[in-house]
Amino acid sequence: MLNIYTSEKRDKLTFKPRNGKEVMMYVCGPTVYDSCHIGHARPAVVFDTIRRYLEYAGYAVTFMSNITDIDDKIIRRAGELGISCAALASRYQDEYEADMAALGVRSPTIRPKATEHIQDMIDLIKDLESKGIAYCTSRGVWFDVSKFADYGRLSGKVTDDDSTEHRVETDPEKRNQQDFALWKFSKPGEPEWESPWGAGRPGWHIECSAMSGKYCGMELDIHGGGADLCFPHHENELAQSEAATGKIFANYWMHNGFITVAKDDGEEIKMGKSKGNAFWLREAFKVSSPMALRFWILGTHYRMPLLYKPSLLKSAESSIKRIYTCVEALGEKIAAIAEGEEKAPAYLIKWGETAPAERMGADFVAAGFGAEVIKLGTEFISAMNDDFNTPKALAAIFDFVNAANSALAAMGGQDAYAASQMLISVLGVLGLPPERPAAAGVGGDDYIRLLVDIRTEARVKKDFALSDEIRDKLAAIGVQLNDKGGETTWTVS
RNA sequence: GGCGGCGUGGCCAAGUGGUAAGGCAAGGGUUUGCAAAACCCUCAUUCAUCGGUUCAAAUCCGGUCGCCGCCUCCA
Repeated sequence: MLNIYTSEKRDKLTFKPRNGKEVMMYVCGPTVYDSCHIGHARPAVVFDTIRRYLEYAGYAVTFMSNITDIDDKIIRRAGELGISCAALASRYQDEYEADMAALGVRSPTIRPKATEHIQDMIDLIKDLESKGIAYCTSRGVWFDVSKFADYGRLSGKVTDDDSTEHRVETDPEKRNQQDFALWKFSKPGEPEWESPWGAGRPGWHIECSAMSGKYCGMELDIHGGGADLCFPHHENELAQSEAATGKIFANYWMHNGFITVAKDDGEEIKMGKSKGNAFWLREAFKVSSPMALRFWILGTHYRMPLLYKPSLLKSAESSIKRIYTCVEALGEKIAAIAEGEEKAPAYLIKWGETAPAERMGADFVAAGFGAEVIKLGTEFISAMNDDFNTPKALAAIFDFVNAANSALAAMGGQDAYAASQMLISVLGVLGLPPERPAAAGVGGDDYIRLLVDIRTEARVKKDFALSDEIRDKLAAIGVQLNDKGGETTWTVS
C-alpha cells in the first residue's frame, strides 16, 4: 500500500488514482531563461524517481511537465542578449533537456510549451470570465479570489488583506490585492498574442491549468513541484482550475524541499543568480559524475532540505562505486555458469511474475542467499511505499551489497544471477544504472592494455619498481588497476 | 507581522512511543609482492536545550536557543 504525503492535508494518504491503474501526473517544469543550477536537478530527479516507482508498482503513468517559454524573465533576458524570446527559450530548453538526460531523468510523456497553448489559455480565461470570476482592468485580466471560497486551501495562507504592508505593489484597480493575473497586456516591443481583451501574454499560472486541462481534463492525480511553488503558483492553479470545472484539480500535491548551499572546505559557495560558481549544474558535473549527483539527491528524503557542498558529491561518488563493484563481482559469478544452464532460480521467477503491488507480504520463501534477494525486494518496496523514502531504500541496497559481498566466494551462479537481477531492478527504479559510466578522454583501451601488458611482464620478472610506477601513473590519470590472480583488470573514473 | 520546515556520531542521513538503519571519512586486522576491491573489528548510554506526560520518548506536549523556506521572480 503506497502512502503519499500531500501538502494540502499535511499528512500522508493512501494513494488511490481516480481511474484504476492510470495515473495522471503533472510536474511544473522550468522557465527557460538561463542555464540550470543544481536546484533544477532536485524536482526533476525526485519526480522522475516517483514516476519510475509508480510504473514499477504497476501503474500506467502519464507524466506531464511543461516548459514555460514566455514570461517576464525571458523577455528581460532576451533583451539583454539582443535575441528573440523564442531563440532564448529554445537554447535553454535544449540545455535543460541535455542536463536532465545526463541525470537519468526520462523525458515526460508530454512536454507542453506555453507558447503552443495560448488558445487553450484564452479559452480557459473566457470560461472564467463567463462565470463572473475574471475581470479586466487597464493592465490585464485578473482572477477574483473572493469568488472562490476555497482560496488558501492548499497553502493555508490567509486571504484577508490585513498584511498588505509586506506586499511590493498595490494595484487600486484590483478588487482584492490577492487577485492574480490571467492575462497581461503587452508593452511596446514585447511579444504578444491577440486576445478578446487585447494583445498581450498569459499570466504565469494559467498555463499549467490550461495544459493539464487539454491533456487530462484538469483532473490530476498527482501535481508536483518545488516547495516554493506551493504559494502562490499552485494555490492559484488550484483556484482557477476548480473555479472553472467545479472538480478537484489534484488529489495529491507533492512538493520537494529546497537545496541550500553552505561553506565547504573554507570556500564559500553563494546561492544566487551570480554566474560562474559551483551553483550551476554543469559546474557540479565537474565535481562528480551526474549519476553521483542523482545518488546524492536520492540520499535525502525529497521533502527535507538538502545541503549542497562539493564534498557531499564526492562522498556520493564513493558510495555509488561500491554498488558498481558489487554488480561487477556478481557478473563474474554469472559468467562462470556453464553454457545452457538454467540461470533464474524458481523464487526469482515467482517474484518477477507476481503483480508488483502484491509483492509486499507475499510468500516468497527462498533458501540460502535467495532469502537476501527477496529481502532486498521487500524492503525496497516497503521503503518506497512510505512516501518514496529513497534514503531507506538505499540503506536496503547497501545492506544487500554487504550480504552479497560476504556470500560471494561461496555463491553459486543461480544465486548470483538472482542477486544481480534484483539489484539491477531496484537500481533501475531509482534511475541509477548498474554499471560505471563509460569514461571518455582517458585514452583508448588499447593503450591501457599495452601498459598493463608491459606491467605484467615486469611483475613476472619481479620488477616491482617499474610495475608500481606504471600503476601509480595510470591511477593519477584515473585508471585504477586491480590485480586478481594472474589477471589485471581496470576501472576508469 | 502571517504560514511552514529543520536541529541525530568527524561529514551526510533514516528513524514519529518500545529502547539509535545506512553511506562517506577515520583507526586496527585478514587478504595482496605492494596496492585496489572485498571481508572482520572499532567508532552516538545518546538524538539542540530545559521542563512535562508515560511502565517506556530522538519520537507526544510546553518553554528556550539556533538555522532555513514561503508570503515578490525563484526548483
